[in-house]
Amino acid sequence: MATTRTMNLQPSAFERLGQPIRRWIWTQKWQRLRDVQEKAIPAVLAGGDVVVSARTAAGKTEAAILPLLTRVLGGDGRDGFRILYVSPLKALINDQYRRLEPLCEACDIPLHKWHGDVSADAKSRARKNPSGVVLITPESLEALLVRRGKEIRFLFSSLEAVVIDELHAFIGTERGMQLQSILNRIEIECGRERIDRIGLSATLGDMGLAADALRPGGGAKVAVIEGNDEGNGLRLQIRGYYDKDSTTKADDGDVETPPEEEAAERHGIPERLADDLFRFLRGHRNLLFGGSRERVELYADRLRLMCEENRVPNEFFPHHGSLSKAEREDVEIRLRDDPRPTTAVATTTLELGIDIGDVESVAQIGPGFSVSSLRQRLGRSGRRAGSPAVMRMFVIERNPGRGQHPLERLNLGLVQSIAMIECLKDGWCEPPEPTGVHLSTLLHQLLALILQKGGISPQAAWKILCDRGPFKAVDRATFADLLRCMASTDNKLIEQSPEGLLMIGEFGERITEAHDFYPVFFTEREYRIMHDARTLGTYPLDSAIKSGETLIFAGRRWQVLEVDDTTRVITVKPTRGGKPPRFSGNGGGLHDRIAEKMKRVLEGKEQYAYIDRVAAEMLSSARHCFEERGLASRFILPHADGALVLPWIGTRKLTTLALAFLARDFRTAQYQHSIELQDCDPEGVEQCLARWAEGNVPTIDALMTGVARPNVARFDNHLSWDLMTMVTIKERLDYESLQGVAAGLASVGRS
DNA sequence: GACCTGCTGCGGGCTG
Repeated sequence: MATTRTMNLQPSAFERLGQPIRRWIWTQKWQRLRDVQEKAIPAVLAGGDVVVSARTAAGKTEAAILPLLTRVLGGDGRDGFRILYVSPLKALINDQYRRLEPLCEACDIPLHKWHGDVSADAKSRARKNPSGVVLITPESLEALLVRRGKEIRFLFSSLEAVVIDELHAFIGTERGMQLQSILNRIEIECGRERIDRIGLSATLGDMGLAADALRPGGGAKVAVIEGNDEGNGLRLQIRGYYDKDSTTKADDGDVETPPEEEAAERHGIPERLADDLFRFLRGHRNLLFGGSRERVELYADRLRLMCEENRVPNEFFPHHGSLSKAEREDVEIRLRDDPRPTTAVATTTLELGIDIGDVESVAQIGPGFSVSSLRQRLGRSGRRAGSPAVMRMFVIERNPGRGQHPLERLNLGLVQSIAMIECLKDGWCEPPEPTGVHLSTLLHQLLALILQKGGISPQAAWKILCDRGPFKAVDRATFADLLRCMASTDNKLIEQSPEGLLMIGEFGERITEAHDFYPVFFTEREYRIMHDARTLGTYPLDSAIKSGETLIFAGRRWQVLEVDDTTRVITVKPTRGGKPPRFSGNGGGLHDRIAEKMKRVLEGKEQYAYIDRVAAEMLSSARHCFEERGLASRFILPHADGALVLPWIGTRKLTTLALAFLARDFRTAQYQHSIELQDCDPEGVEQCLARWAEGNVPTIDALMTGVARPNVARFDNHLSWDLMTMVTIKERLDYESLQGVAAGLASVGRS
């Protein structure tokens, strides 16, 4: 077919855009507007709140910005910023600034970027002459409100709209609560009933929840635009590996294993898996998701060594949050602009919208933690016309042997992988968690609001933050408890003036004057790892490391020269040995639906075309064990000197159940998808469950005493025991479910 | 059994 320069654009959307914007689209030689843009343009031009959802790189930014710039062009040119564009990452702001600069220039609309790396001078100029579009992080916006409370009206009164990029990254998080609260504070300060909000989001299981996250309490009025998300199809495989290759390793007693190879084997990468990864990935452009920073380092190191052994240049590079910006950018730029084959071995750092172009395939070690992240990862490949998304999941299970723990015989990693793929094929993914009380962030917002206003009455604060704002789950009584707690002699975060206004207290000043006041998420202090003058990344303070030790980091091997505890710097030099780095972290959560699906995979007969021979063998042996033990109708197994409870429920319910056993003095361990109870009589367990089923469950306080680490969010350490209990019960456990879960387990156990 | 994110304002000293 002859190529044509004729634009194939539906007149309705395109022709409604401003003249300079249409001209700019012409110069870009776009053949047509994308599906999501066609749909979003009329909705955004009409005004009101809109969620625009589509996969990464489907043109969501333009879908919002083109009609918004049209609205600005048609406006009366008032002073003040006209579009506020909030983004979760500095890197995304820099990407967007590059992309939007020519467009804004063509429209003669100023464009500002505003985050911690932007010069104070540029920010001060934008502040004194506010106009056009400003790209900003939530934390910089918070700083602006806190330090320049009196200028808010001048800066933001003429806003056409607020755009929230990567809305899904904010939903259900402390940072998302902060952003909602900030936007509400701006609306109130500017005397605006509502400033239009446009949320840009990945496709979620339930877009209604995304709409409510965009406008808390007003989600029903939000227009939801979903882009046509059909890709080029999906090629998928799950591959199984045994942790020790018995055929080559079992009887080689007189053969000396090279120490390095032995080390790698100890680190849990089976030979056959390493060989397959190398064979599938080398020579192409891929992402390999390792699951943790430690595993990312191990796999990147192993694959780099294999390149050395095969005398080919290395093309495997690690990418995670503890690596320095420079180290990460090298990998991103190589993926985006360099024709050489490259595999980034990454954690979730490469799931968000950072521009790395299209990759040929995505690989993953183990099942991962959620279907929604699986979906995000898939979207990184198969974007070029005609090429499908390619995903390989590599699952490691224990080699079958005598005396094996029953849970190991169920090959739950493989079963979970299949369950997650099945959920993905059903079109399901985890909906955002319903909003909790978020008292840590409410405490932060109260301090911020006092600073912004220079003092405020308790009633006015509750109205702004809880009644009209996003902390709707907090009633007046709880708010009063929080105020008393903040004012207590232990905390001294706030005090009350003779006129009754809330003011910042003695210790509150220390917190609010520090430059790290603006973020609401918790971060631990870390050492910097330095080689010559280059910072490789950061290392947790609590992972003791001494000079002389060796370390794998940034995909290479190092010897520690010096640990300086005052400047918190670790200096290193290259070496050959190396042990994997240790990072700390919080456990994750698995959704109920995946646990239920796992049970169905085990009790079913279905054969899955996308699993390889070894994985099929593992599934068949797992199903055999499941049937042999009668697990379809039994949830409690005698095991060792106690019992094993296998209830097939998600992490929150499982943790709650485990805490209930602990409260009844069982020796309790939560392990994989089960609870192990030691030194007890299985019949006693059943009797206990039966009592709970009748409603005699342990009290909330009894459960709380077993919570190992109640403080999770940044300001939790300032909360009273009662408030902390409330947060834990509403956000981290599922106390309400306990009776029902016990009833389900007890009734089948008895039949 | 995990991952990720962010950061003001001011004053002093120096350079062109």
